[in-house]
Amino acid sequence: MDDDSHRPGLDQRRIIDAALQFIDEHGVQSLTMRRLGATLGVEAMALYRYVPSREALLDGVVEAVIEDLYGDPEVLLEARDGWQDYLQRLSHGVRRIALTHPAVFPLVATRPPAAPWIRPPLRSLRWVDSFLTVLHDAGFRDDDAVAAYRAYTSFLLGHLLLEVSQRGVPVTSEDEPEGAAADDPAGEVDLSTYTHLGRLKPLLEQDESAAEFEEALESLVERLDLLRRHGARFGR
Amino acid sequence: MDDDSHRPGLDQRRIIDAALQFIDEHGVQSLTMRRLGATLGVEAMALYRYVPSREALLDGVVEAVIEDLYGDPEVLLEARDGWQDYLQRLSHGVRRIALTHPAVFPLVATRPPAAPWIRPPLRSLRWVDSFLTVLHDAGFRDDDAVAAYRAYTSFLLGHLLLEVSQRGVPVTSEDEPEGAAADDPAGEVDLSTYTHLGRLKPLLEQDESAAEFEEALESLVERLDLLRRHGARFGR
DNA sequence: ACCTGAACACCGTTCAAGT
DNA sequence: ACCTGAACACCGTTCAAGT
Repeated sequence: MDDDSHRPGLDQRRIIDAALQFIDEHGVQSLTMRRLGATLGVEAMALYRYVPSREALLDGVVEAVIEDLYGDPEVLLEARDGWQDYLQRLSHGVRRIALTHPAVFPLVATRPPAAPWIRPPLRSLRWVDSFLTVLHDAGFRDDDAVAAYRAYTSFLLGHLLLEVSQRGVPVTSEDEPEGAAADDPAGEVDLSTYTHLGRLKPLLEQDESAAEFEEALESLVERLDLLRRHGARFGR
Repeated sequence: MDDDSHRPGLDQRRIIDAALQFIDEHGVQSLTMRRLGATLGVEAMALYRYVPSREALLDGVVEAVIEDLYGDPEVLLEARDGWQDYLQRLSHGVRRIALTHPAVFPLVATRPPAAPWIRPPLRSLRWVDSFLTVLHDAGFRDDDAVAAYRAYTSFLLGHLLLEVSQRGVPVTSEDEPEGAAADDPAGEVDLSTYTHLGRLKPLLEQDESAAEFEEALESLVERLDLLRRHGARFGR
């Protein structure tokens, strides 16, 4: 259909965007330089003029996805209504990204960061600085702000990775006609040998991700507020 | 040295153990069927009699690592001293696994689970049932126990994935002589354009993982205790 | 019964050659 | 300046053939 939206000539940006779209549709595993080239109407070898390697391309995709946060009007305006509001908006912005690109989020979570303290899922100096600035201005001491940053990234990563994984990344292994593996056979295990699993299965299968995200975020913010007001409880 | 501890003939268990050791030493990326075969003194093709595919082998490695928890004397005896004590021991058991096999833990975190509700990092019906049983016996209502299970897995996954990532999985890309990439060049970014990063960098570089893990675990247990005593705050 | 050799259909990546 | 063809050194996986 839109096979000729690809004409305007190659470009690192266009390649990364195409890779992102390809991963959204077919998963990371299916992304090969040859297939991506075909998507752009070009041989694989042409990509290497703009991208040093497949690994670097994946890093570029992760970076582009996080970069999208800057364009999110819900997240902008850093501390519009206090640091709690900022954390809420930032969290929901990252969550929107995770849900929009579920196949990419595991990469956001696990690609080795540029420095050990640039923690996923924020992954960028600009967001880390933004986070620390807001907390600083809200009266957090330096060490408390850093502790809050660590606690916050852990919370966000754990919740979103599990939400995305629970939603089931389409592991469309190319040969499957896009729906063959819909009902996973592993769900059919015999639960009668377990104490409570049989009874709890219906509850376990419910998707309460959104509510749980809100609740965990609320709880984290409360915990950070304690930190702000009283300092680290186990400080040394 | 111990090149001839490999004689006793192939075996699915031996292959998975060898794969685990290989990943611990060289990373997941480096694991190929041919190299793993060489490790076992055999051609790659011989492995396919015991393992259906490389993907299945990785699943087997993840399962084996989680299975190790059953052999951990610190974790056994489920509710020896109450559910809080159980959660503490289980958490530390999983953390020991993560730190022992840092290159495997991202797989534990991101491999698609058998069913959506068998959440990483527990990943096994037996552990899920164990968890729910202990909470049930401690007086948690069914829906609260499930909510606790979800909150707990999120916490554990987020913290351990970031701890392992921060510790820097050796991305020994085979050609690098096992130490060339020790000091990552990306740490040398210019921070002067940021508001607080320059000042906070020393704090950000400190590794407080252990203390933060304890504190976050403590906080989670407190939150779960509220759940147990008063039920879900936002129940519907 | 268990392993191997050879082969197939792919990879990522390099580079001289084309336009 | 930008892309391609051909090639290299690998992959995962299959299967007939060896022992």
